[in-house]
Amino acid sequence: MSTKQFGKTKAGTRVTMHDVAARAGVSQMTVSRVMRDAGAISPEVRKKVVKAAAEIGYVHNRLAGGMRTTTTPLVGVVVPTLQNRVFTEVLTGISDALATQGIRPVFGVSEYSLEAEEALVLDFLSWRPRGLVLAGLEHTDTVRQMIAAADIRVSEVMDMDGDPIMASFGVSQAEAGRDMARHMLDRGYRRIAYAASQGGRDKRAGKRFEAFAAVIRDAGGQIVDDITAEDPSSLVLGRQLTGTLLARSCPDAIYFSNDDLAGGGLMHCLAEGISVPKDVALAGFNGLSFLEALPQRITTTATPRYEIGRDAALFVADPSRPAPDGGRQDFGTRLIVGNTT
Amino acid sequence: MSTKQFGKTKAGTRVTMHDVAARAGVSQMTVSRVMRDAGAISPEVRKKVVKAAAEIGYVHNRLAGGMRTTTTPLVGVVVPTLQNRVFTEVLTGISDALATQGIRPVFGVSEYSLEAEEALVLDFLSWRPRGLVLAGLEHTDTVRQMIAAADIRVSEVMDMDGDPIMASFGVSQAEAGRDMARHMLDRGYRRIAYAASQGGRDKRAGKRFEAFAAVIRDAGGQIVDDITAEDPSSLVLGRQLTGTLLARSCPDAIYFSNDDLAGGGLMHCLAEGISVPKDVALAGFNGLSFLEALPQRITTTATPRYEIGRDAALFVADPSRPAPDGGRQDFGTRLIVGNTT
DNA sequence: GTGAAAGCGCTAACAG
DNA sequence: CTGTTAGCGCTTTCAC
Repeated sequence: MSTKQFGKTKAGTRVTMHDVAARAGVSQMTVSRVMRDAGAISPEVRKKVVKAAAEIGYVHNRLAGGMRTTTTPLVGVVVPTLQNRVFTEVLTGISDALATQGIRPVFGVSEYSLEAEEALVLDFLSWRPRGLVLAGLEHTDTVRQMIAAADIRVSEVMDMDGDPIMASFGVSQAEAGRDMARHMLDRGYRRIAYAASQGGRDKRAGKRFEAFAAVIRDAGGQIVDDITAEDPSSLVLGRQLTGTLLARSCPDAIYFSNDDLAGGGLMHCLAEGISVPKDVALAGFNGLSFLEALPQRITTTATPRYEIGRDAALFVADPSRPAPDGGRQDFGTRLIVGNTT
Repeated sequence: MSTKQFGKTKAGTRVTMHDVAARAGVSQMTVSRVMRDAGAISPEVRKKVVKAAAEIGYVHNRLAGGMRTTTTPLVGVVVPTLQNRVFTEVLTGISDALATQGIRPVFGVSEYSLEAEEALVLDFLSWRPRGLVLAGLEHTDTVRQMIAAADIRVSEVMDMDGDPIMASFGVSQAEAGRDMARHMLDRGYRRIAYAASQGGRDKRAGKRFEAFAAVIRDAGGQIVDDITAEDPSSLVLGRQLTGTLLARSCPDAIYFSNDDLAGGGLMHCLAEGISVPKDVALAGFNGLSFLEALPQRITTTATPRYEIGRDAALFVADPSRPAPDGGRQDFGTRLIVGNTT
């Protein structure tokens, strides 16, 4: 019927469960049970209710429901940025997993600022969410207190090197850095430069590099240069940084904080006729799929971003799901040796 | 104080405005006014209330508030995918704009399915949101009815070729296609192939190509081949599709449905020693920044994605903001002529 | 500038 | 399997 209404009657008054109940000839409570798939409802009654609801365009009001139950099928998600594929892939995993549980993500971008994260968390809590998904293990004390008091589930994604609030899902950044360092040493590189972005606000990249540098130095190699741009990662930035590093410190290898930068490095070398890895070796981090399309395969570390997001979301969405052992689920990394090292 | 609590007392009972009011020595109503920055409050009273709230870790409950006002500072956002930079950039614009208005995005991914979009919209409405942001102009009838009945603001982003529900923000896909067609004709290309992804579910790309093809044919050129992969866009896919097209129909130019595919095309040519644009010309769509880092500048059409998301979000967030003239805000496109055509 | 009363629409708990 | 009762915590409205 073309006069179907959703959420309010023609007169502007809201359609409530009462209206549905009246039309279906049942009590309002029965409508509530049908809407939530709760309790046991006879098939005929259910059908009547569903029909009546559709006819008058009833839309379930979760505000009222959440008010009674003091929780909602919402999960707050804070990501540092949407400009980086890594986080959009994690977010896709989160979104997909939550969708299977009938839970909706409310999200915010922190721009790598813990203060911004704190403001977002406070805001999210005002919705009485089922839980939160945060990036990394670094948070303000206030965030920790708020979470403890709110008594909700929290997943921390991407980082494993530290103590989780409740459950962390990710990879050991330090381990990944050490693996790459050993690989570079194996290949004979000793004068290594490092290139990063985001003004060092990406703590995970920082941990990775520190562990990397320690192994290099222990083996007698040296970090001959180290550049961190303020801008977010991009191929263009990687190209610029590479030009700078090569010009000022002649490294025999460059370790980039991620694949975007490394890809830009390769583009620089391609454009300048610099032979890789003969003149300089290049390595990235993440194992993004775009690398497969480049003229040379860049050595990198693969991380299972979708799976991390998915499992982190399932932990907060489903209260019956146990926390991983020791509060940490390590997805592990895999060194992908290309032909740039 | 280290026993600060957020959202509930030690005993597990919730902290409410009453508790804050009692501690501050004012009425609960006054606390409500302070929390919402509403009405007129004397500075001293405000300070007392803020202090009391912080001390007992009070978290504003928007469920209760929204229940009374029958609307909430939430906006539902449906994007087709997060795998494509285009939508993450639109989403960034949306997220940034909403943040300035104190509004939170609740989001869902439709995977280019109108049915999935419908389910998401129905779910969003259960939160009594301020408004919705949807991608494109194609929606199910039910979605249109639900929106009409809910009496909320809706922005449609990315597409301008059709009638908006209320306000559309984007570019004319048809116009962009025609511009590119004229450019290719100018350059003398007549045997043109088209490569797309997502199994044709991206209606905007479809409109663009139809307009493109019409101009080409009118001028005596021909679309010699047309391939649409099921997979989402990526450099790797572009590389594959290009290999297929070149092998089976010898086009003198390939129009890709977006920059990822076009970039992959360039990679294929680079790897195979095919000279661009001498052997084959390549063109994409969107003007993504990664193109600037590639060895050759790919001809493409620039679209202001961040701005589209930002303005679309501001329209739904701020009821005082008028709809654009004719319900459409055309951000225009700009042909970027590189050296691949 | 501040307070009191009333009720938004739903669901937990219990009764039948 | 279905119905009744009693609020959840806030904001609207009106009074002072």
